[in-house]
Amino acid sequence: MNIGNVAERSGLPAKTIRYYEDIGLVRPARGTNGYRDFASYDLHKLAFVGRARSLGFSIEECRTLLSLYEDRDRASADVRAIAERHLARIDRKLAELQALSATLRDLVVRCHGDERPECPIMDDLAQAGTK
Amino acid sequence: MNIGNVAERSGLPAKTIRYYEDIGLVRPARGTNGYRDFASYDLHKLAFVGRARSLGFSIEECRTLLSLYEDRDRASADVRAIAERHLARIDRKLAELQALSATLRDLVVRCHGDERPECPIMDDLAQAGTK
DNA sequence: CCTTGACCTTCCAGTAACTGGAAGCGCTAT
DNA sequence: ATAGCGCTTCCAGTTACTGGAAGGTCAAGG
Repeated sequence: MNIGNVAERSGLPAKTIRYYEDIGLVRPARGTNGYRDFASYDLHKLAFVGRARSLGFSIEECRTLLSLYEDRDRASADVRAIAERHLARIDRKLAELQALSATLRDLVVRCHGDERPECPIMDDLAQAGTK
Repeated sequence: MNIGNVAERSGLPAKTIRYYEDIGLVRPARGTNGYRDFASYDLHKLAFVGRARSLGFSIEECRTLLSLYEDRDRASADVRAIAERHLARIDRKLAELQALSATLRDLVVRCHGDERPECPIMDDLAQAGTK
């Protein structure tokens, strides 16, 4: 199967698939013409990675997940450990963004947003402490 | 004022301050020895940028905010427009992360996390559609 | 047989915003 | 004088791609 076909079926851009080969996530065969020749096995791995990426796992985590994926006998605890770490990271980021959103919303609400120069947003930015 | 001093007062690493000069956010004077010589004016700009960055504004937005900051007569509407766009972006990201967190949490909860290979997390990843 | 156009190849560069490190000065104190 | 810290510049690496150029391949139509 050619790369365009795989791209369509996996939902990943061809460029990205070539990149994934570069960094060793997949190792498709090559035809006599030099074209990559993907087995359905490769297609599944790529779709797997695509899904993991869409869940926010890093490439390195995807690499680990792939190796666990290919090990039919690995313990589910190994997989869960990765997911848990990732979840914790997401929740930290979430809390951070929530605080940010609240701060910004407050500033925006308090700003008249008219032709006058008075602006609580600017005041807040300018008020940054310079010990 | 030397860069180390400015770094301490502004809370920004010296490396970052040099980078900010590189990209034209500040233009400190130079002493005869080649050392950067920051005025309190530069220090305030850097602290301003540091605060804006910590609120998640991009460097380009910081550049715009700085120019508005230096224009005592700009309309508060201009500032608010930037903040509003940024807030919208944050809220989109927030919604995305919330969905992600829910999905992952569900998967993690359903995974036994023991020595057995059965794993709903893996099942979900592997189940990615390959049209 | 030739051409056209879609598809494939590699390689180089750029993105955002720094960060680390090397090599080499300047400054201050002992 | 020398030790040691602070300053300088420059180069490279980070993350995960993405865009584009230059050129080879393949199938279809004339």
